Amino acid sequence: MTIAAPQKDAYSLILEAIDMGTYKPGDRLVESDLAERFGVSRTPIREALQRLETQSLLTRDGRSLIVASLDHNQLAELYVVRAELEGLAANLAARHATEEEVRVLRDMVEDDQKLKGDPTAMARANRRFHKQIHLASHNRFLVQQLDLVHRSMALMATTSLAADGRPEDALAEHDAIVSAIEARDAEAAGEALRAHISKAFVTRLKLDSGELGSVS
Amino acid sequence: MTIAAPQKDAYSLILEAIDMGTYKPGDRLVESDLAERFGVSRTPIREALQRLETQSLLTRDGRSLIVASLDHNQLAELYVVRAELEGLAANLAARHATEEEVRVLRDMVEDDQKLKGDPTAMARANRRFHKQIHLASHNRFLVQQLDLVHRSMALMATTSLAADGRPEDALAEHDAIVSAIEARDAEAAGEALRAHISKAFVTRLKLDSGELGSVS
DNA sequence: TGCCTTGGCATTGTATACAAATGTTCTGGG
DNA sequence: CCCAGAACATTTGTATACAATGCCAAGGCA
Repeated sequence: MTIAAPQKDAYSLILEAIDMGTYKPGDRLVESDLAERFGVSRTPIREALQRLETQSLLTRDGRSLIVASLDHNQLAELYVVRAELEGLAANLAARHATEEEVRVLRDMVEDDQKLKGDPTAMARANRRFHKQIHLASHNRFLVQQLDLVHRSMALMATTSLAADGRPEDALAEHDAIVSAIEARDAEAAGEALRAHISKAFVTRLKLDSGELGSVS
Repeated sequence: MTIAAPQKDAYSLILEAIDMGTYKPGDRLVESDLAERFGVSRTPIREALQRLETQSLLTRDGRSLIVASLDHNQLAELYVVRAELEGLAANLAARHATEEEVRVLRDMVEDDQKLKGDPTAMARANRRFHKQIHLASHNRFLVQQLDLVHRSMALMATTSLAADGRPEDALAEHDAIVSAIEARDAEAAGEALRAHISKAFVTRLKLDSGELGSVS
């Protein structure tokens, strides 16, 4: 028996399109265009757009919706909040994760060593790793808040894993985080994750400043 | 020239109804009922409901939407996240608030002394106080996240300010928080706000356990 | 030549009609 | 008397038609 294709809803489809870069920050989203593109009527499209707007992935420009963009300040603000929440997640994970969950984290760190060459796979694995820590916190609100944070990160063009040598560093940091969780050292785990995010932020800033289109 | 009544949208109307307790946790929200009640068609109602659902104020029960309810665990989870985020806000406020913003906070603490007798006014003043701290952090993402947290708190029937002696304690704690911000002591401010939330949580737990409908 | 006005057009906001799905009640058989 | 099944009613999901609003361009007037 064949399982029907998951038949994603409009929300997921649009979100995916933003994730893939089909729609870039600043692009205008026209309801009728999207409706035609996805083969549904405007009604479900509108509902999806409103959801994305409440999550700040879209923003209003006059009457129409455009993909939100992050200026330098907003980027900094986002990373501050992310560091705090991810740190909290690691702290809670150290205290509340089951042995099995910790084991999964450890396995991930081992397995991801093999992906160092493939940036796309690395990025996906990285997301799964962080998600697993979120879940291990056993705090549903925190998971939800972190989901929001990560969704906003879709507005950034590139992953910080694109930087030279960053995959190696990131994996070493992941290892340190998992070690702290294994030791059930909540403080150390939180601190390790905060440091991890901080380094990712530094990397991103370097990437952004080094990009083409220099300052006059 | 008369200004037309603000003409709130469906989203605000439903949110307000939940806030006022018109719809209580567990209540089912039927689109056509709401449409008739607010004198609009189902379309804007649906959009409002979807927004509320993405904010977890509504949840699905089968196919229909009901007002979300917080069990004991979720309450605890919410307070953990709230303490962390509010603490971060106070920390940032101590560092980034303008002199004028600090002054507003100080004035609020002074003025709110007069409201101790009126629980409703106290609750409103309390919200404004916390909101002012959020804004003083000058971090838009943080403000947004805290908005979400506070919206979820609408699902709790009573405010912790309803407890005997709580208004006095709360005001003293507010004073301590503002003092730390005035001194630009970020660590102390964050800690003071975390302690404030922690005490509010303790109060709430006592309130909840003391309610009618005892344990057989 | 430049600015303001006006008209048309594109796009969003709202309502309504229709289809699909789920829960409910009534009836008949065991 | 209880259970099963089917018809029915209620409610959500989707499409489409219509209204209203804001934007842009073209033309006229200063």
